[in-house]
Amino acid sequence: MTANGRPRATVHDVAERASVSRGTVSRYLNSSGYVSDEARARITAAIAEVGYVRNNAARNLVTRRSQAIGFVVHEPHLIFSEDPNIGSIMLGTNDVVAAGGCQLVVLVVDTEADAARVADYLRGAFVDGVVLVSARSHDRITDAIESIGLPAAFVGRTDPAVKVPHVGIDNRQAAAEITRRLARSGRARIGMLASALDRDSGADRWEGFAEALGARYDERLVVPLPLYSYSAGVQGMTELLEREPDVDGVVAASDAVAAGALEVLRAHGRDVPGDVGLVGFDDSAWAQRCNPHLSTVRQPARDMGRAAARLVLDQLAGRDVASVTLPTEVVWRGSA
Amino acid sequence: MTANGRPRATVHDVAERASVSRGTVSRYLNSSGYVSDEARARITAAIAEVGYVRNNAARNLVTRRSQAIGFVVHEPHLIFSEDPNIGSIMLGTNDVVAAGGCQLVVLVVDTEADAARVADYLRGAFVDGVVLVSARSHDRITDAIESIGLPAAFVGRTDPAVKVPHVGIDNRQAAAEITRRLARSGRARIGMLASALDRDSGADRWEGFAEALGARYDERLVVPLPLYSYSAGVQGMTELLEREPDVDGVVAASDAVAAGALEVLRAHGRDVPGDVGLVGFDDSAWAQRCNPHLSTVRQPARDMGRAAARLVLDQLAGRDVASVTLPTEVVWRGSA
DNA sequence: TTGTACGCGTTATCAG
DNA sequence: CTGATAACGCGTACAA
Repeated sequence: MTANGRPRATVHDVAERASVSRGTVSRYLNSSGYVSDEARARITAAIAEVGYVRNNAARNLVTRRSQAIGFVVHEPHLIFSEDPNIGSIMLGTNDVVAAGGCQLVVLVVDTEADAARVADYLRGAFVDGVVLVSARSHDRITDAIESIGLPAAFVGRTDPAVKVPHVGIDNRQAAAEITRRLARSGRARIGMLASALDRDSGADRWEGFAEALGARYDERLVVPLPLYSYSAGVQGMTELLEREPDVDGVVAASDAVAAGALEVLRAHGRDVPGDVGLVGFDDSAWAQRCNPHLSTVRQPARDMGRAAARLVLDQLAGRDVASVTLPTEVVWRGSA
Repeated sequence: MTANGRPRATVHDVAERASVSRGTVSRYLNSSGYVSDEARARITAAIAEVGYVRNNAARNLVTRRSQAIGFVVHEPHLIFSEDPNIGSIMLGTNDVVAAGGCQLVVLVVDTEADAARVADYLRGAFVDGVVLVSARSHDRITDAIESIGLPAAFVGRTDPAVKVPHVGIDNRQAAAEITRRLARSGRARIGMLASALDRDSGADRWEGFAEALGARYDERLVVPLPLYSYSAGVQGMTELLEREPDVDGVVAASDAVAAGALEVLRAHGRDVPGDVGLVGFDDSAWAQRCNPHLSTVRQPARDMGRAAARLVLDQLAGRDVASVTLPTEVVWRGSA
């Protein structure tokens, strides 16, 4: 703080220099009116002269507010490279947090030690609220939030056990819809590359798939995958082709998975959409880069981020809040 | 802070409950020795009973340290989706910041208003130091850092005008090397898709390309592009093919650009690497997803993040620091 | 080994 | 409209 040599100027210094009291300077700083034009002018000059900048630590101490909102993202190593939605969610959150005059600070938890440190940070009154992405049910961060009652919102989960509002989409309904349309286009042997069945997003997509197919659902045609990643898609499609060479329709749990599958299909000489129809999920950057472009379901990622931010800002303002489910849209392109 | 009803417990409460003085509790908290076993036990119990958690605002005020390091990223909308290196850099920074017992807080600046707010945040003593990614020369954030003398480090820039250390790679040398190897493989008409010539990374890559080709350099074969993106690659390759249909070698300024170019080449019936050799830059996730895999130059992104973090931690510790240049490695795959 | 008292830089309260 | 003065919660010399 005093890295450049001379110590930081304080309100005290400004007041002295401007020949007014600290109270007046403070009123000036917080534009709470009642400062004469003359005093105002002298203070303005004094601030410039002594190079005053406010010390937030002190301010937070008394106001009990930090004017900062946290954004915690788990498992960033796979998330930033595989899930382009995260970036959009983050930006959406930033939109409304910034509009509310707050600073968004994103906290990455990459290791167990990180989780502990972030939990401490949250507890330490560094942020007034927090939005969380891809959190687990009972990790230390969720626990910390609940124990201190920090205003929070999850995006993309819906564990009813924790009493924190969330914003999500109806994964089940969306998956059912895109599956139905794929089926209606005349496909007979439709399989699914089902990622992350241990997360509710993954489980719901799988359920929607099964629901849409009804009696025609064949468990042999769904291959469970650990991640929403490209390489999972490669692995899964290879497996599916072995199990059922006649497959003519594939629902991938994400666009990245679909992209991986597409590559395998191409390598095996299958034409898409000629021989097999393929659909993804997310409408991420992948979708328009595949050849042919992917039919997929669009997640309103930025809006989800915005909604989550609003959820915590509302709590901060003392308003009642409830979880929200945002609508999705299936976009039909060349792959099916 | 009092969102859950009862007010937060303080050191005072703990001391009272444990029948010791505030000073003793403080010593216990900061493990600065000199606390009897008996007192220690009582304090431990008291902390649990009243649910004490330290208030960092107060602590920072007196210690003049926040134990937090900032990580500011500009233009995140294009960065997180197009440049997978950013995520790795961030994780690398987090590695060493966390090891140093500090919390990494990442600040995204998406708009001009964001820049101003982040500058304020930095000035407000919320962080002890900061690493910056893809900053411009004279934006308000850089200015803020210099004016208050905040320990900082850039990753990936080298504007000699600002006296802040940076960690980078030798873009020029790396570009020259990969261009030379492409040339050596017998290509005669080698073009370049040159992104971001207004940033030093872009300019240096272009210079390296020109240097490697020497007399054979033909300005007509370099098409300048605004971004390191896939769509820039599509646009650039289309343009290049128009200018010179006989092109048989292409140096792309990034893997994303190369991926876009690859798609265009394929659409125009050119075989890669048969008809035209193609190389990228970054060794990002794109490289292994293209078909064929991209030859490219590997950036030690995570290490760059680590080095940058070390740079600011060292400054904090009062040590002298100097910019560092990390070595790159060209990896030879199927595309050339 | 423990307790006391002061200061960190602001904002808030309340007389003037 | 302005100026004292009291918090805010914690670390830390210094005294005991």
